[in-house]
Amino acid sequence: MQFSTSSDKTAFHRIALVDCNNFYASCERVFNPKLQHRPIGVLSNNDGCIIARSDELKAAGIKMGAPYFQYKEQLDKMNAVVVSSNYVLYGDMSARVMDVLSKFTNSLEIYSIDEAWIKLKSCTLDEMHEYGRHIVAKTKQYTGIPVSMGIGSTKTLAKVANFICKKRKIPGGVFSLENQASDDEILATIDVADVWGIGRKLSVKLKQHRIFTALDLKRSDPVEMRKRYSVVMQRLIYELNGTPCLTIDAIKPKKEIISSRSFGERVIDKQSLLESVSLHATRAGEKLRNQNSACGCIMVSIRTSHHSKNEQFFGKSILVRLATPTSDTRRLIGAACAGIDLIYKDGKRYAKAGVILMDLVQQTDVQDNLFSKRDTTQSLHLMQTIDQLNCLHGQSVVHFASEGFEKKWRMKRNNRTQAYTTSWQDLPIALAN
DNA sequence: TCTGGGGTCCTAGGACCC
DNA sequence: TCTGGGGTCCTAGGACCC
Repeated sequence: MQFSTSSDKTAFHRIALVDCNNFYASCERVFNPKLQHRPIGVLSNNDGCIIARSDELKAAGIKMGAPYFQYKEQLDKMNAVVVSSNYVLYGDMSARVMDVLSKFTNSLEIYSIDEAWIKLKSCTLDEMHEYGRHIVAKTKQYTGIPVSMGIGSTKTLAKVANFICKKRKIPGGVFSLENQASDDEILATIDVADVWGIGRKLSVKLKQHRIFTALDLKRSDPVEMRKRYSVVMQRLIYELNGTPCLTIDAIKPKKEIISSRSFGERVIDKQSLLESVSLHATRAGEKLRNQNSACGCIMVSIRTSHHSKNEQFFGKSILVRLATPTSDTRRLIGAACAGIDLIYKDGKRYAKAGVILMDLVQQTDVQDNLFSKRDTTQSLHLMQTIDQLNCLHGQSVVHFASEGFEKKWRMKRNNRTQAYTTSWQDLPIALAN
């Protein structure tokens, strides 16, 4: 149901942002209908923060990222269901949503786990809206996930339209910004802090300069604003005025790969840090090979808690360069542990450790140099075999001893729901009467 | 007592080169 | 006494996003 061809002179293009409504909470509801009309909160790793909220929690004023312990009582009173995050489930549901969307467009950019940009082409506005509503309805029908669509001539305007769509609960789940005069009326109602790209710091500064709404920002002088802020701000202003600066891109390989976690309990000993960064190096290595890259250096970091009142914050990171770019987990672990040796300080209560793989290049582009050889064919095959085994039989069927066995530092997830879509043991059971 | 993880882009400043 | 200008690369850190 594509409405026109590129040769059609009357066709016009728009960018649509499809965004899943309360995505994590919606995933939980798909497989547990009892949650349909109950408030839901989803917690971050270690059950620390509230990172997804159903409408009821949003209405109650519970902010994204709020510490759980501060709201526990209030949530209990609301009879809310609070679950640990279940990324295996959310990742799989996301893939299903993206798969449905890809059937409706040739141009899809997956922006995050719950959002995608698509290019729409049509003759009339009405047709475009009808097509949008069709996509929204089919996505809900095929996946169970409710989505909203915002349409505009730039990514930023599509974001604004999506914001309005959700805020006003537009029937059919589609809203677009098209007509100049009415666009401005809408932009005048939007706090500049709610514009995509304007965060906490920038919104404070903008308001000091008497820019309060999206419309104020749209009408500001882009050249002047570039001088005062940055090129990012200038682009944002052009985008609000309908001049596209950001394009829809197909999947690009990541430029950095991060793996890091807070510990379930504080860690003091070096051995535990070595084990945890070994595990992070392993996870990052899997992602690295998945995009056929190799990494030139690895940053290892450790830190104590920011929130502890009695102890001074301590954080340290170090960049470890590899002699040649590698995707071999053994070399990554070696480098990560060497980093820990250099930055570990005795007597600290560590709260978090992690690695970042940087200077990523295509594995096929790696060359030997005078002092070191690139990964051997043997190494590449070994890693491939490990990845295949873990993919077939579950993560960590084959793992490295340096990750440790006891893993006291492992994170807490006390209320995790089942992996309904990815584990035979967790398949939902339907009872017939 | 308890406060997430993964990612991108930009800027400023220093070192260095010609 | 007078002491250039343009460019690149790297690093650290800030700000933002979801």
